[in-house]
Amino acid sequence: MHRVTSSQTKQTTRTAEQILDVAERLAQTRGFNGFSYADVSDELGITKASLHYHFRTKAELGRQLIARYSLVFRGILEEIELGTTGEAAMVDRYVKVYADVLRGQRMCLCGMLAAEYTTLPEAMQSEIRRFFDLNEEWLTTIFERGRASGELAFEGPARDVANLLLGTLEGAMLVARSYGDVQRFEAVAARLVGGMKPPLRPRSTA
Amino acid sequence: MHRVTSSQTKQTTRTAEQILDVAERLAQTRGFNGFSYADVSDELGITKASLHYHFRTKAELGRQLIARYSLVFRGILEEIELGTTGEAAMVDRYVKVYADVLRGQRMCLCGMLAAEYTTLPEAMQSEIRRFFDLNEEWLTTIFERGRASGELAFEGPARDVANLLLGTLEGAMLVARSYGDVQRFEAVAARLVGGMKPPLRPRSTA
DNA sequence: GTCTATAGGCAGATAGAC
DNA sequence: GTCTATCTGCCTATAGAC
Repeated sequence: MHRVTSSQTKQTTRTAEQILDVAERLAQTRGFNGFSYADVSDELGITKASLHYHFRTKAELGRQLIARYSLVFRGILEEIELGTTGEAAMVDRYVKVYADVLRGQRMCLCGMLAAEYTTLPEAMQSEIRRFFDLNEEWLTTIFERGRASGELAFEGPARDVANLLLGTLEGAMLVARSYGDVQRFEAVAARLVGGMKPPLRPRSTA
Repeated sequence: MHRVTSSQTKQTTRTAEQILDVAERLAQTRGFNGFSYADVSDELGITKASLHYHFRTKAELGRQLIARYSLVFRGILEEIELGTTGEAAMVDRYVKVYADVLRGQRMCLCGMLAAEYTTLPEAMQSEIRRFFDLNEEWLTTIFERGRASGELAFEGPARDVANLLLGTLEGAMLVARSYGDVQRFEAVAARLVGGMKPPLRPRSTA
């Protein structure tokens, strides 16, 4: 076990995956500083010592948490890109990913960790930035392509629009969750995205 | 001491104010779960026991932290409203308040606490919502007035635009702080606010 | 109002048996 | 891989002297 298959990702066992699942949910609801090894081990019916066997330190658990999250997210983005027609629809699906996370009573893992940023070990901090970079890159590509095809309309660098959308989704999630109101998030997202669709849409549903 | 002057606000002593100052900065940088009484007392050169004299529990400290923050914020909003000409300029100043917080290496207190929301006592949760409500109300008023005067241009309910701006500022702050990059925040804010200014501005500088 | 002293609990982490 | 047992340290909070 614990054989390194790449520089960042490990060959995890089934128990390790279960630990990550529970820790991920707790981190997304309570924050990384808001749960303990005891919380995770209690829920899985194992001891804290066993947990330390799979993840030597909490910092290491945290780092792998983000690494796995980013990997899954990357897969989702690829699926959206390959399985969707039209950049406007891709953006809609991207927004829906965030809405679904919120519907599950969770925050985006990295939005959550960004709040605790200064208290986290450097290894986790860089993984968080990588996650944001990943989102920024993907969105920038989609926006550039969308403007070229006429599916999307906006002024200035696509990268700026990408940062606006990413920031808005993270913040709107944060606020909406305080009210337990997913609709509040959806209204904000729809307004922002709606402003990027041209009056006459080439190949959209309307 | 500790005489109640209103339902929420207490007549605080000078020491109590100093405690709130330090706790506020720590909460804005590390989160409410990211600092302890020891952190505050060490910095002020007093003991933890003294701290408990001024704030019986950490939950009570937290509640008063938000109450004071909201009070100060309300004063800032009033100052902006009374001391600024034109709703577009008011929005610009509102955004600048957030930018200045970020420049001081801090997050918005309530944006920070919103991330820890589920771990906080109910008294703090309701104070956080009140802060967001305060911002939403003020922005809604400004947007409505701005549209009526022709200073601002947007479609749909002013309240929706208010929620969009609030969410975006909180989220953009969160992300920008992870990069230690205030400009990243300013670019996002400028793009959003820029989209609400009409092509021909009645009384703005341009 | 501030102190010393301490309670009681939980945190992350380790040693070593099975 | 999982366990029991334990360590050390920090946490919030209180009692009571000054």
